[in-house]
Amino acid sequence: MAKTKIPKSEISDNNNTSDGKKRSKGRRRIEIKRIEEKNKRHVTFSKRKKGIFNKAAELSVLSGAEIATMVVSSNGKVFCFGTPNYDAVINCYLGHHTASLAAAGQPDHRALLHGKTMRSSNKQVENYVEATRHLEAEKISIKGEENNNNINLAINNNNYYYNSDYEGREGGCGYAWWERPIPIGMMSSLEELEEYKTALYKLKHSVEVRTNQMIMGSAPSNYYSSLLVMGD
Amino acid sequence: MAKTKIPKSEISDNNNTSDGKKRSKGRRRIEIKRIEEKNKRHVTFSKRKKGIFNKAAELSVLSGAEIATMVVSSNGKVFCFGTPNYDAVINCYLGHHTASLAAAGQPDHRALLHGKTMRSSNKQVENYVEATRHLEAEKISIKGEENNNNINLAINNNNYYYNSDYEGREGGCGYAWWERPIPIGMMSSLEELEEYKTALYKLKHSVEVRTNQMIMGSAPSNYYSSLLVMGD
DNA sequence: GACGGCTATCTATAGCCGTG
DNA sequence: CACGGCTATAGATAGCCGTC
Repeated sequence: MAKTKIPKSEISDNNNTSDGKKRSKGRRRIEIKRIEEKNKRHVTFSKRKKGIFNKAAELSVLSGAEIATMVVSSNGKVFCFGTPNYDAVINCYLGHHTASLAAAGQPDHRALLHGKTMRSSNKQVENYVEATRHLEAEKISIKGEENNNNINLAINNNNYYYNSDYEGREGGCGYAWWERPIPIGMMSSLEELEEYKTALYKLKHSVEVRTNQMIMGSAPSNYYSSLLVMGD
Repeated sequence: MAKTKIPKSEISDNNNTSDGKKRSKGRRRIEIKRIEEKNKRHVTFSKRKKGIFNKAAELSVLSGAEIATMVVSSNGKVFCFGTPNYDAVINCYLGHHTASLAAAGQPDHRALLHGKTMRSSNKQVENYVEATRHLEAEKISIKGEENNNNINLAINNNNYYYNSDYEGREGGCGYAWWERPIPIGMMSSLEELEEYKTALYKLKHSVEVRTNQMIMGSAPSNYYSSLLVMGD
């Protein structure tokens, strides 16, 4: 249905109703192409990023799947969200400035990777919810371990570039987020970076282990002989 | 508004209209909690996964952001989707069985990691679209390099476990997807696994480089003094 | 500029069926 | 059991405002 439906906004592009009252409220359809207006683009980015993270959390809860999502804004800021059943899947490092990091950064033992504590400000660790997700979930800063049952954690991080006016590089130089030229953080985020490194190393290691297992192991063969493809 | 709206499905849980006609059509609200019924859970998983990947693609196009999403079903199957501007961000390996892999696997030079060719069947590489995303985008198998302009690529992969009836392990033993005990693939997927390893290594390396840069580099300080938090 | 909030719409999808 | 398709509805969000 959505495929052929012609939205009102295309039937009548007139913002005014016949009674002359100025009406431009309500969602309007947009083309899925780069939003040129900077501010609007950022707003959309934030809103949709939030939406995706929400969906990810829901999918995780509903189907028991694990999901990791990583978004890099055109500014180079990195946002991550992961939901293994209890821990964060992916570790991201953040670039907060020294003061606030030192001030707010109580080590958080829930948002971590493999039991390794990740330092993060309380504001950066939020619970992401299921049943009541649309409620004030966002407002609930996780303070204690107790109220953290079957929920999804998220770590959100920023990277900084030398040039804060990085808008110019937008549109991409073809680099993937992890090979970006110079995402530079403060000294204070060095620890996180180190943890990230460690995390990646462990990831790599686990893959190596798997590889070995695979070599040694038997072949399961044809469970699901047909692959589920992207556009399924 | 969505916060307080009471859906019809909760106002009247009656599937029948007053005229006795059996009606149970239309979307009904569901609680965001694990779906116990196996089949329903799988369907939801597929549908929502598709939805998230779509959203990811849109976000990428709209805001010029890069995004990588990785989903691991409760069966242990891995699905990845990434949208740097032209290449896939994340490399996933797949467990196809030998025959089909050998048969269908024309090396695809678009879906790759760092220019390294990743072998994959055509059916595994699909373009993911923007403007016409709701159209037959899914049906368009990318055949040639030409018609692949500003679109997002996706690689979708499966892992196999020793026991195809892996349902029993669902619910999680607390492992993150990448430290799962024994995701075992066929011999034929060994290459992909190796590529994955390589990718991870490069990722790690790039982080190390960054770290060094950071140590040497200047501090950008307070571009965005306030972090964008998860629940923004 | 970055958000928070509001509202009217636009979209994603839950529940069902029909197929293979 | 895995999907493709359909329909009606639940949910996400574009455009705008008011604040900071």
